[in-house]
Amino acid sequence: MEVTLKDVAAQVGVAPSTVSRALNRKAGVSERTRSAILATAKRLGYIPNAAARGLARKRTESLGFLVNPQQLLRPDAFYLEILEGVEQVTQERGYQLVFSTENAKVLLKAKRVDGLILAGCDLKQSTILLLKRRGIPLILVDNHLEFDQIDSVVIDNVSGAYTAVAHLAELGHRTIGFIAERLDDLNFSERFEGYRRALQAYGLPYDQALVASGPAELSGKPEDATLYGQIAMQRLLKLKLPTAVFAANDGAAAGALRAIRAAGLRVPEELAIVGFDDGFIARHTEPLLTTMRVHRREMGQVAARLLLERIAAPDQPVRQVKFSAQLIVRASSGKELAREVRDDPKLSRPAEASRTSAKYISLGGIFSC
Amino acid sequence: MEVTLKDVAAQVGVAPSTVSRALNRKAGVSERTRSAILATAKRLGYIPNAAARGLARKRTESLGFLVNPQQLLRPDAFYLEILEGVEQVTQERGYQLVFSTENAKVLLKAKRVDGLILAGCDLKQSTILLLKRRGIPLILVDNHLEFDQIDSVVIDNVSGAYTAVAHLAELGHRTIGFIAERLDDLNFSERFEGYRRALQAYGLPYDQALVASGPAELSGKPEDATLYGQIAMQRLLKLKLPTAVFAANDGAAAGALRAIRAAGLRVPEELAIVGFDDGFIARHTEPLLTTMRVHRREMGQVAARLLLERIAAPDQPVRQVKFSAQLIVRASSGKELAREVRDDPKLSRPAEASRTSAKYISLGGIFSC
DNA sequence: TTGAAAGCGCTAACAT
DNA sequence: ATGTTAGCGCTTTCAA
Repeated sequence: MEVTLKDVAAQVGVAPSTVSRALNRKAGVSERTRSAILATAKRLGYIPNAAARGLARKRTESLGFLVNPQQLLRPDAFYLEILEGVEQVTQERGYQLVFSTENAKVLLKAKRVDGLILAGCDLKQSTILLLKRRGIPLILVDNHLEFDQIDSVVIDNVSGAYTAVAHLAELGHRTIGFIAERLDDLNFSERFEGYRRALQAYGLPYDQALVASGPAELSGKPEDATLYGQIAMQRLLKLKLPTAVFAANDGAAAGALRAIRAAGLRVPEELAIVGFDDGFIARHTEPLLTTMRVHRREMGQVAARLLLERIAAPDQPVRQVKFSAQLIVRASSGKELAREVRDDPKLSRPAEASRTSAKYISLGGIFSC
Repeated sequence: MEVTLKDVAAQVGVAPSTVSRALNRKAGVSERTRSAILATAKRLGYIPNAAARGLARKRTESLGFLVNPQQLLRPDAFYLEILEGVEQVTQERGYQLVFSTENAKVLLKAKRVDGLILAGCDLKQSTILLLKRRGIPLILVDNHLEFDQIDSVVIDNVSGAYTAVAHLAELGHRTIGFIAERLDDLNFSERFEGYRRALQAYGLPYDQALVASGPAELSGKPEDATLYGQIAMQRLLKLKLPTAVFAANDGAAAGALRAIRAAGLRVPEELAIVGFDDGFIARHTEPLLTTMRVHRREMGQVAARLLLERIAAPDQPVRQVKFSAQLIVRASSGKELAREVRDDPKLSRPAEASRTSAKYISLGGIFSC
């Protein structure tokens, strides 16, 4: 049989409750007994029984991680890296990490965890709200709800996209296109917004012919991001030829590169391109992709910490942590354009580029982790 | 407060034990009371408390999934797809899936699960043996131990590689190279073995100059598989020019394609190539990659089932389920070589190509799931 | 077929 | 500082 707390108590010659106190570092145990208890516990190879502890404490000491299965298999392993960050924190805090793809029986799962990390913006809103109504501590990662106050960890898409487009503008580009596999995605629409703001800031006109996305009907396979990017780029090239393109993510950028190559254009000489995410693929395109780095691992860590804090203090105000993306310049955006293009008077610089340097921005002021 | 079994009992007007029996479909409850209990349980929204159940039953109703963090982030999402298969089965059976990367505190984790799925061959053998000695039900996926009898689910690498190389031989190739990011990997060494057997079967001489692998020192980053494949191919090209190459996995094949392109050779006309895994990348190389498909999802499902069976019957004989890989022909292996090459008398066909059609092969006979 | 009772291993309130 | 006691919510003998 397994070694129980009772066994340890018997060995040391104290009551079980004393052992419990000692093991949980609670006050009210003399240094002498505590060390004796710790020693014998170790010697006996005592490992606490999680079920019993959970039952007594009315907690499970475990966090759930819920993700849309489609998203999970994204080739860039986006949510995996988030998961890794989460795992690290749960590990440190002695919590279990219960993994689940978004299928039925959510509530059943939910009962078995102290809190739930909901990753990605493809989770059904009804699911989220159902969980919220049940009073289960929640945190959204790479997602947020407009009106329902739930803690969240998100990417600063608007300023990230702004930075990407500003980078192109600074290089001298004046006709900058935007492509995305689709536009009805939370992240992508925010990145589109950042694109527009940057155009505005640099005095470049918005031209709808410079914006394209993939087919309306989604295949559902996330790995088709590339294909959709390719189609979007083909469409864009038919409408108008930009000198640069900002793609809403790396997958789309990779697809775009194919379309561009098929069209016989050189990158970055004839067409520069910037992606978003800095996933695996960005270091494997030809040429290497300039992109906005998203700190996935850190997002996962922060999400886990926020959730644990929420569990500890359920009534604290709702928080949002926004991670800024970081410009990673590689070959695909190329060098400056020729002088004659750059010095065109129509290309004005913004008074002040709004580059967020703060890593964390909370809804109600500065937040630091 | 949560609805408990006691509440249901009180509502129906029976004893808690009866409710327990009814809910667990145990014999000895009249149809009348059972349906009454089920109805009120549903009406009250009763969800059993996992901790209490676990404590009483001395089981946790949860399985652990352990994977090397390096491997987890492989860009081809190999273990993720296995994880997905596992998740599906645990979900169906009402088990929790506890996720963990291979870090310390394994035993602590282990105590909280009924059994452990160990994915990948990069887990420390000492860890595996430690867990085994503790008597924790285990199953290895994409890994197996030579002498220590532990249930496992593996890929039939030898015959898979054989099939891949046979495919090239059938196309008329006579100088077929082999590359791998490294050779000290369980899977890769078995694939090398299959390569050699196919050469033998087709009467092609083994030539060490046709075999190359990446640098001995590993970077540790799994995403460098591509880079290592590239280096391996560069090395191979320096030694001897084959007309075809079998790469031990798709990542290496993708790297090889780069090296081949850099060398100015056309694929498949001048150099044909076949990979292994049929991961994401295989559908994203230029040209598309002929490869051996590995049924990752199914491997995960079978692993979970086997583990649950092992938990239910700890003393049954050890089993190994071997999944055969499936040849997926795409552009990179090309069409048949020209007739004059093909009809060379030195190219003899094997009497009988040993293609496994059986999907499952167990250690002790045919096994079917 | 059903109920009563004990107990799984731990925690926490109350005593001392 | 430590012990005693009473559960946490469920399962499982053992009786009836």
